[in-house]
Amino acid sequence: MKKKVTLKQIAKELDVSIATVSKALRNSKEISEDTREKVKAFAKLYNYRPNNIALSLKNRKTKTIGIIIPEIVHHFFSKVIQGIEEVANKKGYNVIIGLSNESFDKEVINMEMLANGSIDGFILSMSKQTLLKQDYHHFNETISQGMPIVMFDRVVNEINCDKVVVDDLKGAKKAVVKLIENQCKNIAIITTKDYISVGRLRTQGYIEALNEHNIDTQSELILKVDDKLVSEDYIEVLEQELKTLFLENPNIDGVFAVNELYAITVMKVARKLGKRIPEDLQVIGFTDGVLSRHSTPTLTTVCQHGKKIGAVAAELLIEKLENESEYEYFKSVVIETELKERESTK
Amino acid sequence: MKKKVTLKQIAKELDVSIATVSKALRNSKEISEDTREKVKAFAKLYNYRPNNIALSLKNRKTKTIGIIIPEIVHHFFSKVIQGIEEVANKKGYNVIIGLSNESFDKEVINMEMLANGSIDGFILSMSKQTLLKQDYHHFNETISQGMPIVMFDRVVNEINCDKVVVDDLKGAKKAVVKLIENQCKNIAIITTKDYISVGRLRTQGYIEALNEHNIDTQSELILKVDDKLVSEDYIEVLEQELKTLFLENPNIDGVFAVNELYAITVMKVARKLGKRIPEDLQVIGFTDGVLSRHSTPTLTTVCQHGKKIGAVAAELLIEKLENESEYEYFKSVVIETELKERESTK
DNA sequence: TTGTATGCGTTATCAA
DNA sequence: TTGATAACGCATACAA
Repeated sequence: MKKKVTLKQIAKELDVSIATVSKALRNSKEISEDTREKVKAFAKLYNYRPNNIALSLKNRKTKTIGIIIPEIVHHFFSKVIQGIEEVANKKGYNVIIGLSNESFDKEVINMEMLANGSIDGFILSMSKQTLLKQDYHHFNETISQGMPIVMFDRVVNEINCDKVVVDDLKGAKKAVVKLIENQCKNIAIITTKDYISVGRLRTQGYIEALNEHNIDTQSELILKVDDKLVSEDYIEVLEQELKTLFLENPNIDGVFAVNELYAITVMKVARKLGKRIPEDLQVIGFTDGVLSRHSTPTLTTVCQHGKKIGAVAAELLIEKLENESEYEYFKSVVIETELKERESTK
Repeated sequence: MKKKVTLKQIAKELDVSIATVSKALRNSKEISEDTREKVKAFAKLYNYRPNNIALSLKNRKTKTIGIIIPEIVHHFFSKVIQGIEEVANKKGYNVIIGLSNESFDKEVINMEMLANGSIDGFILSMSKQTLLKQDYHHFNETISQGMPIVMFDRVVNEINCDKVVVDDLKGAKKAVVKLIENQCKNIAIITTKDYISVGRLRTQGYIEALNEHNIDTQSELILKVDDKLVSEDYIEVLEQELKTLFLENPNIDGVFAVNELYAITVMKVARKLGKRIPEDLQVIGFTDGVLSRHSTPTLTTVCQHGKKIGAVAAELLIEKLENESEYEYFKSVVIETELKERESTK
């Protein structure tokens, strides 16, 4: 077992000083051609690589980005990570990941763990619990310690940092307008309870779309699902609610669902009730996951471009890290959605 | 902006030495009750936290695990990460992630980046390209430098390290036996080309299951898909191949697919050809992803327990890290699969 | 051209 | 009970 070699060892072997070795390896003109070659040959032979930790301590930079997300087994978030990682790696950064599991406490703990020198900055999306609690002290403290944060998707005005968001409102509107144009007369929305900002925005987009087309909103067509439930029978509860919705409102001919799973479930329930898709019922979901592309029928969705979101977030963060500007300013970048038409709409 | 406070600053403020502060904060009996309280109060006020990087340099331990996987937008891998993260976090470790994108070069670069002090050990699954090239020097070098590796899923005998694998062969066998018991007479398999070990093992399981039930294998029922294709029309090519398979072998009444996507596609193509599932055709897939649970009909699968794999891998690695034993020994843990019956089988 | 000394933040050893 | 010093691995200002 040959342990990693250090400058010190090389210096000792070659009977020169550590400084000489260090300079030689960095091609300093100070060092004679001769020793430079000698040192480099030796270093190569022993496969010398500078120790990242020592460099981090010296430079007070870790070249590492901390990512905190609610969960990783989720198509959108893994897409975002992919985007972050690609940009980060290209610029010589690593990514370290912490999962909050939608829990406030775990979010705080994870951030504290990483903020103590392990990383240069954060890219994160808040947990549901944090959103509910509206306690943002950990973000603000981190920022006030001089560590930049870029938030994405689930963001909140109270925090002064760069943000990358989806135009949830506009995206939802696009979807509902599409349904209207496709002659849907009674369009329902399946959404979440209001405390998640994206759910609220998407619902608002739905309402605005209807209003602008002089269609009255009917409260009975707005189904708010309680997604705090994460139990096994979560889906079954949803199915039951949807069944009731369709039975009580048989005239529904269009559904906009704020996420993929809701949309898929809508299709499943509707088909069980004998509705044909898209002939009797057209469905559009929000999110661009795997289910949409492989369901039967395939699902028309409002695509979020998670990878792009991650890439932009990484660029914003790295820019901030590498160009410490005098005065503070924060960007909010909106990533446009795209309506991806598939078989569930006409 | 209040920067992070260090021992030095606290020492200066309180007019004591750094050593005293350090000891006081660690509750050393050496320090008088009095100063101890004073220091701790001050530290609390200024929210002192030891700098991880400095600790890492001193202890020569980063308390960080490096994960290298082929891709992250993949249900199985994100499940594994979830499992790793949970165990790691519980034991005070962070995880840092590198993606190989199935590329040998990126795998090597990523490993080198992390191996220079950033982490204590690796948990990884090899890229397809590495498997193809059969070049394992980067793993062996890492190991010979004293950095432990735990490999999972895609493993190879040539490397001396702990391994966590799925019993691919047995799992495949279970699936095929199920089909046989369900009265399938002509069972096809949709698999990958041989260079991916899991594909080979699963195919072998299929063959053994048939043999043990005195059923002759028919080479025309073994479809080997070239999954090096990652282009857009990948699925379309597959659909075409499957269509041909079914048309040329109309008697096929059971299909075992080595992954979820193949299985879903089989169902789609079969239904287009007028076959009813599970009446005319029964389908079983390998992998426990989201598609299986939400497809119509839902798909019976051989469940891999990705999270468990990750958890076990993390435990093995941490055990190795914390109990440096004199002599080397390597464990290979097999995680049992489970046949999850859903609607695609009788 | 080479080497010495210092510092990054921490802990540990030993001396006071 | 407290403090000075060295060490972890590296880079660099400055001295030789």
